[in-house]
Parts: sequence; C-alpha cells; structure tokens
Amino acid sequence: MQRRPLNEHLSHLLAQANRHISRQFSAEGVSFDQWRLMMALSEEGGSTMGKLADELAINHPTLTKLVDRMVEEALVYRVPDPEDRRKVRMFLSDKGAALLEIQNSRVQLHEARVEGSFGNEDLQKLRRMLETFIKQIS
Amino acid sequence: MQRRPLNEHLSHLLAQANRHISRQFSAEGVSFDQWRLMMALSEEGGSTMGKLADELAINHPTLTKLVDRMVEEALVYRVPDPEDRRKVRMFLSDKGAALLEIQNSRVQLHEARVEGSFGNEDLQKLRRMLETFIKQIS
DNA sequence: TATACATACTTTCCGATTAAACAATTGCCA
DNA sequence: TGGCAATTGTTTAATCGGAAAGTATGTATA
Repeated sequence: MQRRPLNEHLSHLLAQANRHISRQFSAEGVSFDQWRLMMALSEEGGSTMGKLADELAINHPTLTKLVDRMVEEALVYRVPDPEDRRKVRMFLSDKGAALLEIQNSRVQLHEARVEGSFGNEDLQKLRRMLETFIKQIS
Repeated sequence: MQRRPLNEHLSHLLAQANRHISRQFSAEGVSFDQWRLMMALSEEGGSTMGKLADELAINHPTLTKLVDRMVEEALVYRVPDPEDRRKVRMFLSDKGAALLEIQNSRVQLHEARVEGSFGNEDLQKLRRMLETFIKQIS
C-alpha cells in the first residue's frame, strides 16, 4: 500500500526546497515571484501577461495582481499592444532594473554557497533533470 | 550583472515544478499540504505541531489552521501531551487513512509516469541532490 | 456582414497565508 | 522556592491567492 516515505517523494523534496527559498526572498524585501517576474522581463521586455503567466507558472489573475502592486511601486509598466488591443506588454522600469541588480547580488551569494556543494557537472545534470520533470508534469 | 537566464536558476526550476504539482493535487480534491501532512502522520503518529511544521516547511500558524480544517473533516485529531501540556500530538484518523490510500493510488500513477523518464539511478541521485540542497538552504 | 466562438486580461468573492501579538506551560538558576 | 526566559501552540489583523465570472477585442463561419 505505497509504503514509500514522504522524504523519498520528489514532490515533497521540491516543496521543501521551494518554501525555504521563498522565505529567504521575502526576508530580503523582494518576493520570489517579484524577482522571477523582473528576471523574465529583464531577459525579454514586451512579454504579454499570458506568456509570463505560463513561463512563471503563475495563475493569470494572480499575475495581474502581482503586476498591479509592482506597477504601483513603479518597478514594471504596462503597454497596450497596438496590433492586438487585448494584449498587454510588460516592461521593466529603470527602477525595477536597479532593484533587480541589488537582488541579484544577494541571489548570487546564496547560490554560490548552495551550488558549491555540487560539482558543475552535477549541477547541470540536476537542472536538466528538473527541466525534464517539469515538461512531464506540465 | 548576473546575466544568467532565469531558466538556469535552480530556484526557478524548483518553483515551476512545485506549482505544477500543487495544481495537480488541488484538481484531485486533496491539497498538496493536506497530503503531505497525512503522509507524515501515517509514517509517525503522535508528532507535535512544531515537528510537523519543520518537517513540512509550513509556518506554525498556517499549520494550526490547516489542522483545524482537517479536524473538522475528521481526517486527523489532536491529543494533548500528558507530560508536557504545551504540546499537541497529532494523529491520522481512520477516515484520514482511508482518504490517504485513495490519494496515494493517484500519486502513484503520476509518479510512475513522471519518474519513468528517469532511470532508477538518476532518480536516486536527483533525490540525494535535492536533500543536499535543502540542508544547505535551511 | 452578422452571429457565434475564441482569446487576453481583469475583477470579484471567498478562503488561505503571513507576521505579529498573545496565552499557557515548562525549565533554569539565583 | 520565586521569578524570568524559553518553548509550544493559537489567535488576530491585514494581505495574498485561486476559481469563476466578466469585459473587451479578435477570428471564423455561414
């Protein structure tokens, strides 16, 4: 009857890891999702809400409200698409880019510490396996 | 400057995986945290709230309310510790155990599908790496 | 072209989560 | 022993998140 302990379930390990990471972010003033959104926009400005929701695995209404808050703080801004007026294109503001830089330096510290326990090969393997995992469950 | 793309950050991959898993659970009527709590109690009845909060990486107040709801559904129950009256010991009810069985058969299906893409060795390696990761960030 | 359907995003409503304060109990040590 | 700090768990107030419905725009079909 499925005697596999919780600690051997990938899903549980993923949950634990994720909770700890989220907490570290909030302790630093920028939420995990805020950071991921700013990162996404920093890589590719002009993404639509729908694309961002998919990429970040955030529900559409949740993303709308996350963006609302970040617009109030002037970290990101909306631009209606001229060709398809249903679409909203998102961009990172200068203020957002500056905040992202600051946060990224913190992230880098954490990651250096954590990823130091793995070799570069293992780290890449871990990433690839997670990517495969995500594709499977999406 | 941190030009590393979001998709190469472990934290982001973990977040994506975790969101997808949580959604699959809610679609099945049992929340991910409910399942993890029942699993924990099924393995070791009599855990205290504090221990469970640590194991599951759930905040104490959040756990209290999760338990409140599950007590109302008679899935788990509280027993005050006779030796230390600050402590509350949690147990899985028969009804909870039955529900857990049902949910576990669903979980098994998903996991078979997903974990099939990895070899057994890789799977174990993935688990071990995640465990190391969790220890590092806790 | 007019109607129906699809897409993109937002709003609403309700329930869940969080941080901070609180209450109860225990342990330590002068 | 008496008093103070630590531990354990709950409550409160405010914010956040998710499901479902709503709005606006675009596309296809008859």
